[in-house]
Amino acid sequence: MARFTQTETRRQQQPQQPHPAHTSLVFTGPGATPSQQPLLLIPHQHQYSQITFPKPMNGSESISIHPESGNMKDQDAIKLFIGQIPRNLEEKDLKPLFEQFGKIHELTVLKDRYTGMHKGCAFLTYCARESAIKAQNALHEQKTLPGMTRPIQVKPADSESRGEDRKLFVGMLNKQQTEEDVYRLFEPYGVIEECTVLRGPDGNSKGCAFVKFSTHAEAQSAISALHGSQTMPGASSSLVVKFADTDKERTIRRMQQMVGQFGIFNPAIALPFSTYSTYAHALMQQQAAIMAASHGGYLTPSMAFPTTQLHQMGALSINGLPPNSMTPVSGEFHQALGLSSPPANITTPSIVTPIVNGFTGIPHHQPNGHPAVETMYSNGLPSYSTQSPTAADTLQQAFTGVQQYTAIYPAGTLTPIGQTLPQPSQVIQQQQQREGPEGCNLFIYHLPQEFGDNELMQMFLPFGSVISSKVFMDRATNQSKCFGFVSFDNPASAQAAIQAMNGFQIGMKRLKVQLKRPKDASRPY
DNA sequence: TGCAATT
Repeated sequence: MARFTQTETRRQQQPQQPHPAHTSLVFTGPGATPSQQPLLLIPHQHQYSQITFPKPMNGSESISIHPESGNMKDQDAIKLFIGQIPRNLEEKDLKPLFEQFGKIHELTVLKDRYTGMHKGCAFLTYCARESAIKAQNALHEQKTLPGMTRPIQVKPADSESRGEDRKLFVGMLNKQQTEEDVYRLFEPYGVIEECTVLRGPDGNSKGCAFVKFSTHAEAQSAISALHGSQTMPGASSSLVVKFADTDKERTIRRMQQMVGQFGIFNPAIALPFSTYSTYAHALMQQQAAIMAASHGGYLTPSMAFPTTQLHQMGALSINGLPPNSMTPVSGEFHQALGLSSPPANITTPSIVTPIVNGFTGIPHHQPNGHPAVETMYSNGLPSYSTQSPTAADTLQQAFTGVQQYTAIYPAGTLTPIGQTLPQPSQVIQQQQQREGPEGCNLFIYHLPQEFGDNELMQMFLPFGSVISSKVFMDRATNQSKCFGFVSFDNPASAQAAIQAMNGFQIGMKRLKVQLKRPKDASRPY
């Protein structure tokens, strides 16, 4: 009989995650004693997917210990994911640690595809399958590398298991049910490789779990047998057993990307008490709604949000800027908006407004050989100089920054942000349609003066397909009237946007987001 | 400040 051990699992996409995600039941291998470390059961005979892993763009940056002659790996070799590696350790530094378990076929530190930044994790393949198992047994969660707060992770890479077609989501569990209870429940239907009860930060069960079988067929049989089969005491409806659907994963990934685009990837400017944080919060509310819906109402932070976001959430300001925020937000706002082109209504370099000296927070990337944005501000402009910026000042700077920044990038060119991450397709598409069906059109008031159509669209894209965004301009002055319209292609997106963004605080003002008044009953369409 | 679109 398998034994149970509590270990922590975390998403390997977020290996730098500072918080435990949830506990996981992993059963130890045959012959293991309770005193032995946990062993993730490693499935035999998995065909190798052809997924290619991120490799550094510049080969010079990272020295992969590459397959050489006489360095062939076994057919059943296991690619291991190594997490919680200090970022100053490269392949050559890691090699000795892992070599003691066997000959290394390949060891690659993951680097950010664009920045080349060490991601704090690696892939490791031993020539022999047995070496991987030994390494995992000896190292996984057993040792913390210098400078790290979490123990090293050594486990089969996600690519090794293709878990999604045999991983089940189990909902409507009793919150008292443990990993072992869940295990017992599913045991009759096949070999369980991993059983995880999702838990909140307090350790309390969220009433749902993931169960990974060794085969798709086993997982399917468990669904047939258990889904809806019983109602757990205290649960509001019958047991939910379904494949942990990959769309969800994709949604999360998309979200990660999006939020990455909104600035978390640059920790230096992802500061708390910022407009960004509030916006991220709004985004996460929206994401939570999506996740809750797709999970039959169950939502745990660990499944809904990438861990960097969780980290951020701890520092979120719920209602935006404090009255005297010193936090420069311009850079964040650039990123929060994912600006890709100047607002449609800013066709010439715009009016330069006073900027506080020493203003920082603007992204320092300078693609296209443009001068740093800071230098754009330094030409004898009036300055508030010594005064501390108030929230309003700060915001004004932020928005001025947006305006400036957008102005120096011609339409169609990529901003530093746009360069590093994929753009939502909607951003690229030209605005053709004007108004969506009834219930899809929003009226937004209290927009920042500097917001143009594009900023408006960026702000609402996370909630759905924006088919139109328009800031109303004063024809005489060419100034924004601080209100505008956003149209989605469906009412649900519009409602989601209202939920998340109505009351969203920007500086001293709060956005008012509501359905646009219908023209009249006698609308021709 | 308050619901468009060279109407």
